[in-house]
Amino acid sequence: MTPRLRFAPSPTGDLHVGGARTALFNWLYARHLGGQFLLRIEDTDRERSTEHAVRAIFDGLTWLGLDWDEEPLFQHAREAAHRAAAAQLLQSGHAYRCYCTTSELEQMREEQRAHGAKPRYNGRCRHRSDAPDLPFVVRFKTPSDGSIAFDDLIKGRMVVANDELDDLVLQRSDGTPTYNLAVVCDDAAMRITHVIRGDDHVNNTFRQLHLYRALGLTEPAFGHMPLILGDDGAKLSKRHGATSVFEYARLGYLPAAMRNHLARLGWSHGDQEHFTTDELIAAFDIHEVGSSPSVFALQKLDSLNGWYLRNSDLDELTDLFAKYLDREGIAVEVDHDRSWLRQIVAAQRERTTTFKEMAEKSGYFFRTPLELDEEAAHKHLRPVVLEPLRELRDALAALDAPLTAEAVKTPFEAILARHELKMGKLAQPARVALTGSAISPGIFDVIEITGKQRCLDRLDAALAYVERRATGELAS
RNA sequence: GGUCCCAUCGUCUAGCGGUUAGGACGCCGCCCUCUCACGGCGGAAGCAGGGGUUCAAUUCCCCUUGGGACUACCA
Repeated sequence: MTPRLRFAPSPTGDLHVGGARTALFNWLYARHLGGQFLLRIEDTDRERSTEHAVRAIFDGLTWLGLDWDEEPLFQHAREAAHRAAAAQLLQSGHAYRCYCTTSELEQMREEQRAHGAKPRYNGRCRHRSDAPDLPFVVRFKTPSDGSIAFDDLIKGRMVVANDELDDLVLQRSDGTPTYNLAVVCDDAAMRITHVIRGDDHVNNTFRQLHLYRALGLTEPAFGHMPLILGDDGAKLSKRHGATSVFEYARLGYLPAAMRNHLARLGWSHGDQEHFTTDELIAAFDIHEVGSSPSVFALQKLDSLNGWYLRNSDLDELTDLFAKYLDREGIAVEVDHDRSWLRQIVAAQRERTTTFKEMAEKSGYFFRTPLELDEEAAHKHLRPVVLEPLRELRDALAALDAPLTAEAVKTPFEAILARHELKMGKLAQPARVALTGSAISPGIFDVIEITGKQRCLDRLDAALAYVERRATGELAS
């Protein structure tokens, strides 16, 4: 039997990091086993499901690099099968019609709470023999004694007494199936062999196990992974900041970093911190997933992202960065080609942690008017550098060959030697002149990326600035 | 409240009866250095508490405490 795993989100919003990790673990394990990874959209609640959210889930998975096999199954399309299952259970005596109204149920729970009892359905309609012409729901007749157990792939043996489980609704009064019925029918129909989902489903698993048995279906193996918590220890939610994978995409994180980070939440492989996707697939084993919840720490993601920035293939990175700029509408107001952008990525990737930061710190490459940092200018563009800076300008102007970092090095150092200057004494003024800032990539790289004409223009402007200071036109 | 799950540095984690309790992020210091980074080296930082079991418990068991999940005609 080939392993078949699935990710079954309900389309009520973007793909959030918790769902992303569930998808990732299913995907990893499916690939690890050489099986299939399937998608099912749990849209039986037509009210809350939106087409936009379906799109968002597909896009989110695609961004993360998780591919799925076969066409995604939309659960609402299987309503007939779900009804048939409910009918079968009614027929076999495993379920019954319940005519209690919502307000009656509300009142029932209210009273139970008042008595300090567990609020649950009391089985009032369980034994009624009449069949009034009233709206009804189909309820499952949960065994009243004994217990139900299963061996969780992650948590081990799980047991609960049957009387903790009340008679759940299988089919609503409008004839639509509820979650638990639909899940069981569809997992069986999809021949799912391993159900790996969040911890929040353990209670459902007990109920679903009863349904599998009542329906005479083969049970899959179950694994419940611990939830992801926010940095305050509570279940990750909006108030913890970005929760949608798209937000991370927009913040300039790499899918590879996100995958690595998510994978390491609850799972580890010795002391290994960085994984290629193939390594992840080879090493991942659902049995090794830890059972305690973990906190989604942004700092760790940052460091991982920086690592992937520094260690990924430069061309791939350049493509991704170009896409990022495009997606975020960040304009590059200079004629350029892919190799120019590649130089920027090469120069910036050691000093940035995300594409967002990379873009922000590359403004002096992207745009022509320079924003001069006052403090940096005041500190580094002083009259003493007038001569060396002018010589640099002239040396660059005199160079016939393109201003590559390599080509610029020699004349630059000649000026240093002539004036008996340390590297920093000329590099910093030049840096401020060319970038407007005291912080940038190496000065030779900056010169190369900036290009001859812009270098000369900017040096001229800086020279003029220094001259004005020298003549006292500017307060120094 | 009830049921279930969980508990090693601040965080992610290794550990699977005997370890100077390891790694990573973050933090601190030093080195490298044209700035910022990267990189290298070093440091501070942890077994929640209490009982057992055992020659020996971070490790096995129980209790306490603390977290979390579930408790719908949502999924």
